[in-house]
Amino acid sequence: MTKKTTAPGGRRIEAPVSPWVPVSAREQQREVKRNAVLQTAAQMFNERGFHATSLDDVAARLHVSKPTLYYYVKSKDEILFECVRAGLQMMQAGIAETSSRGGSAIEQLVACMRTYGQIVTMDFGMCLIRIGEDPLPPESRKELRRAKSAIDLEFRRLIAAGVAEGSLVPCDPKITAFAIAGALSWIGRWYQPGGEYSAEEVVERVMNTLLGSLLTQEPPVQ
Amino acid sequence: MTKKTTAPGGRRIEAPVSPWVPVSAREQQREVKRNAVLQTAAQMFNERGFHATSLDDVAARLHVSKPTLYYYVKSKDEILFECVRAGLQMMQAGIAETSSRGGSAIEQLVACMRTYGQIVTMDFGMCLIRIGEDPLPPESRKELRRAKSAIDLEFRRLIAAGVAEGSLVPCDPKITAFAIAGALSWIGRWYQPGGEYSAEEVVERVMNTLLGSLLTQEPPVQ
DNA sequence: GAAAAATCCTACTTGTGCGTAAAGTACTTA
DNA sequence: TAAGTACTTTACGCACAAGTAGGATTTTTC
Repeated sequence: MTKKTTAPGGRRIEAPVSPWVPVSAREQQREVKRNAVLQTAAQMFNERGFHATSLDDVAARLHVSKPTLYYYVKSKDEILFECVRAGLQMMQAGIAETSSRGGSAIEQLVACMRTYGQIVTMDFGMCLIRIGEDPLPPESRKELRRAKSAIDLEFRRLIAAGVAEGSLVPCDPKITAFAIAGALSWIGRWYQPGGEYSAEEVVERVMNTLLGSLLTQEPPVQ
Repeated sequence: MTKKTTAPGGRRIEAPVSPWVPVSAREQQREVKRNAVLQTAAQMFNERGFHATSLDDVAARLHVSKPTLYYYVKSKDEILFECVRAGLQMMQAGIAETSSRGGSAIEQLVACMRTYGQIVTMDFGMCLIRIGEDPLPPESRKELRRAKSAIDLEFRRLIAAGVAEGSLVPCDPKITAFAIAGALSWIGRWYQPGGEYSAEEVVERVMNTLLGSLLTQEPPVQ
């Protein structure tokens, strides 16, 4: 209980780096291993579904035993929760960065769409789309839905701003955000690495298809 | 084994009505009950997920016991298979009817999009989108994927024809069909009866959003 | 080097849900 | 009315997967 000060809640978003009190290599290792558990589980959830994936399966792919997993996570539900949360956090981080860079509404919207599209082709983002929060207890569900809602609202805000600045044709931001999210999310349902297009290409093409009909001017080239 | 002639395969798409050889009321009742099992199961799958829905739950909602369900279906997998198949059949029937009515490519595409959108808001169609064929054995999966693929190809064909006839802006039919299916499918993930819009309204609005950017001319009014 | 903490294992309990056996009731037909 | 068929039930077997107990082994700390 002596080193708890550096990781009070059991997990750490930003590691406090200090040359005087260096984070022990052990804690780093622990975080690395915990992430490996989450990532591997996310991959298998996406391949076979949440309920069809047993923790024994996950453990086997990691070459450990099931109780080892329980040393790093509390329950199977927690694994899913953290995976979905990670996907949402990546999206929010991307959106926040876009927002901090400034620019016109349409520029920001395009950047957010790109972020959204890319993330749904990644392990945690795919979890978000394919598995969802259905199997989780009500409380966790609420939290994840709040995060989803925040992202949705940001899209609506950018769309409304785009209409206001004249770069988008007049439209209902709610429905338009809906259509954009649907088309981009769908990528995560079908995209398989190693297909005809790379993930980036698919995302760019779907984006251009959507924007082609929304923009008042020319769509951005590729 | 005497009345088998009217329902050889065990299930009947169109009942052959004949005043001379009337279908026994019992067989009709059986079909009605079987459909009730499928529909109720589909609803519960959509509400709580496939694996989270036990057949005891389904039986309880129908005010019968689980073995009664097994008198009408062979297994839980069969229930899901039939639900998804029903959704796909409704789509194919709609598309076939559109095709038989003829008209320009864009007219047919719009009609198909409407059919697609409406069906994903219904029990079996929602099953198709929300549950998918993931939990099913490989053979069933193949069959359902074939049906899905046929629908996808029909969309691509209509889009290509629309480009050829000049009613659609030049585009990659594959990606465009992908984006359309995504945006429309997404409706089935979020739509809840009793919301701000009716299912029909949501479908029309999403369709107009998509078409707004694809059409070379004005989008059709509502 | 010894105590304490961290890490991982084998072996187990427990609960849940699919699917079935066997029997009972009601309806149909001869 | 008797035999057969359709339908439904109670009670159970069985498998699988979540999660745990307790101990073995290694690593850190004093």
